[in-house]
Amino acid sequence: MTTRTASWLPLSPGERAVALEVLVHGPLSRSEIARRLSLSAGSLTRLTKPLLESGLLVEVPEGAALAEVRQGRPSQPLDIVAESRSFVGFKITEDMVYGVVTTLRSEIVTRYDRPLTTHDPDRVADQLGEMTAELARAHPGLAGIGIGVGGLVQERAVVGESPFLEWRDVRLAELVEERTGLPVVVENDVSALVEAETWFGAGRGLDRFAVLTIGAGIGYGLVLGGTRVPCAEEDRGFGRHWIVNPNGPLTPEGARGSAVSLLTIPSIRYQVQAATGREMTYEEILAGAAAGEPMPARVVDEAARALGTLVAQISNFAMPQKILLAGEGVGLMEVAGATVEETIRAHRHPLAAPVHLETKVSDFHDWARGAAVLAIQVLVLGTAKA
Amino acid sequence: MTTRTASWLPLSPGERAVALEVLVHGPLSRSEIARRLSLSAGSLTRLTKPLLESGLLVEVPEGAALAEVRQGRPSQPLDIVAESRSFVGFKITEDMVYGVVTTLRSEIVTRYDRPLTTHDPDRVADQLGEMTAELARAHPGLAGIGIGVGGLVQERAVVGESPFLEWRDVRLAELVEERTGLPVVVENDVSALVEAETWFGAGRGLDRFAVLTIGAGIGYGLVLGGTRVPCAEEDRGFGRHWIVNPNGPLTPEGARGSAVSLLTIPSIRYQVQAATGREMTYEEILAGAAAGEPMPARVVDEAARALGTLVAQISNFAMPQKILLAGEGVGLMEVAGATVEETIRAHRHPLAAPVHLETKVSDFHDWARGAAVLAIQVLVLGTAKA
DNA sequence: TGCCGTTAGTTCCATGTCGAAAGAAATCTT
DNA sequence: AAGATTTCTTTCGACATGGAACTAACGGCA
Repeated sequence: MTTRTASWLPLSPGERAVALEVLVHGPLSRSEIARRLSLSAGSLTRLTKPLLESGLLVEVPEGAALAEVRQGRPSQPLDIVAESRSFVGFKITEDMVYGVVTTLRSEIVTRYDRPLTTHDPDRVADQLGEMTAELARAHPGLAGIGIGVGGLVQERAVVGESPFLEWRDVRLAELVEERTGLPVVVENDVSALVEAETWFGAGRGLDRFAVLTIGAGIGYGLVLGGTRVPCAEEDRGFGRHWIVNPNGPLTPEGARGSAVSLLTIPSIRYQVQAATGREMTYEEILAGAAAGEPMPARVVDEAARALGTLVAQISNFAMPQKILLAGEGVGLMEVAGATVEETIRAHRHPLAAPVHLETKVSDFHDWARGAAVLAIQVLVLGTAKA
Repeated sequence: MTTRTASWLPLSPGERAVALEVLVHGPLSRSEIARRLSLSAGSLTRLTKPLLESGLLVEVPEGAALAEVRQGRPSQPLDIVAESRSFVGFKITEDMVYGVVTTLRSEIVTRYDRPLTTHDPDRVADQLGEMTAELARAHPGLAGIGIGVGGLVQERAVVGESPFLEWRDVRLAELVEERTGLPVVVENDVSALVEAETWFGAGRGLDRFAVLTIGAGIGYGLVLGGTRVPCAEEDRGFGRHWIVNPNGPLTPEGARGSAVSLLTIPSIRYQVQAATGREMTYEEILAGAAAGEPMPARVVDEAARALGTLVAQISNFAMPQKILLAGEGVGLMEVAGATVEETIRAHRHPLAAPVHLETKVSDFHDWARGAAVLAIQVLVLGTAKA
């Protein structure tokens, strides 16, 4: 627990670029890396040598992967030793802490959750410390901790404001560093998920990429040139003022007809409950809509149209190469995907590039994994700043 | 006319970065450039020397500009010799060719327009050649030509499709190069305007920047990281499928309630004409709205709301640091700017960064100037590719 | 089987860029 | 007039880079 790893510094910028390329884009031969980074073959020999000696990279057997029949000397792929470092990611919700351990490549190795019984900052930090200690037993090589919190996070270290925890200016990174001796990064949960998908998920290798999450609230993130665009409102919840349909429903949260009132799980449940008097779970509503029950079907249909409109607007104005729909509320796509697609088409120029839409139902461990990716980034890039 | 200037190559990447910084950001001292480009003072002495010797940069008297009282050796600002090169920009419309000559810094020096009496590609190229020859008499040092055309332009050289000229696959750059001996860049007019504003206008120095033009049609351009995002539909006209208000008017162009049917000059005139039976010019409609005439006021009000909604959506999803409203149809802002602002606020999170909105009424010479900037870019960057 | 073409990777060196440090220049302060 | 301060220049060592020549490992072909 005192393994304080000060990033894999010292790496020269060139070495770091090579390591990053291999980390994100899987096993690559030296000549392939040379092509991707526009470097000479000679430079690659030079840059990879210290990385191989330090054990961060290994030469892997060509074998399975590329079955192309080419002549000439076979290439020698290099790969990151993903297991050489482990990372912890936590997602804090009102009543639970979800934890994961991941490899360098952000594959989840272990899950470990515990109820959160207090919101006192020191007690929460204690609990995170204990959970880390527990995880460290099975994974001795922990290199860093990432923590995702809903709310405003500053400097990747301080929780400026979190309504559900009732925190203001809690120096969470510091508190957990004291207890674990590991470098800690704290970030807004949506931002963390976006970063994770950019490095290792749907947005890997893309220049422009957007993420829209639907769950208890709406989340949105835009990545340009491989970097997430920061924005002022990101930590206070999106979509309350995205008026999708001025004639839409009025719900407790969000303006009339806003994305929040049309799409979030609580709003959909509220609408069905208000219309039918029945308390139904989100899954029951989706099932009911699929089975043709009138009210669930109407609400789900309206939500699907709203989602299609939103996706089209994002495509039209932000022009991402890909949009990822994530969160607990994207089950909507399975039931009403056709309506969404149709609405997107209606709001797009017929000659415009088709929207590349990817759907990924995510649970709380995916959010925790997103936080772990931040710790990976710190190690790789050598800085906690965004 | 045979001065074929093959860009200001040969410049090293470092020299080019310095030249570009001075070109775009005005007179700068060596130490200031060093700070901006994160280079050492020594490097700046080295990099500026050949630029000064070649006559591209000059040392200018400190004088007027910064009246700060500082001690120490006064700085020695360097400036581009903006007049050392001249550029021609053309904007081709259905019945006119608008021409300008600009300096290296894209200041318009001369305007020269001529009616377009034919759409035959060779005859049009002839006319452009004649106009260039005419302009070259007063400006011997022409270094390049930029041409802006409404329609699809490929490779910055070929007009793939232009409905109003009835062109398909016209190698316009080649035709004009043959006649003038100068390097020629052809680009979609909206794209050219966006590039111009990015380098020398409202978007100067910004990382994320959006342009929305309103005129005969709608134009949109997004600049990220200093580079314009290309998109498939840009050359076929935007906004026909941006449904802003599903209950909006139905006009000859655009889907019901689309940006085109709510905002373009022809659609606004159509709506007023359909409701009142009177043919009114755009200016008359704006004046009428300001004076309280019911129908013009209603149409203008609805347009203002649509514009506000669009701007808010662009802000919400593309997150630019600034949005420029340009074109012949932004007179709307003078009459109904308050409604626009109000609508933007209604569609934005109260804590979100305020939208930085700039309005610039532009005429056809501004479009021609945009085209000239492309020629400047080619000279400076040494490539015609986007 | 052995030669050749091809591609991958290595070694070595010339080149060019960079930053650090020290010095020169130009101005203001005291 | 001396010192402080900032700008700019010069010099020099460090170092990343690309290119050339070379070795390595494979398939194709006679």
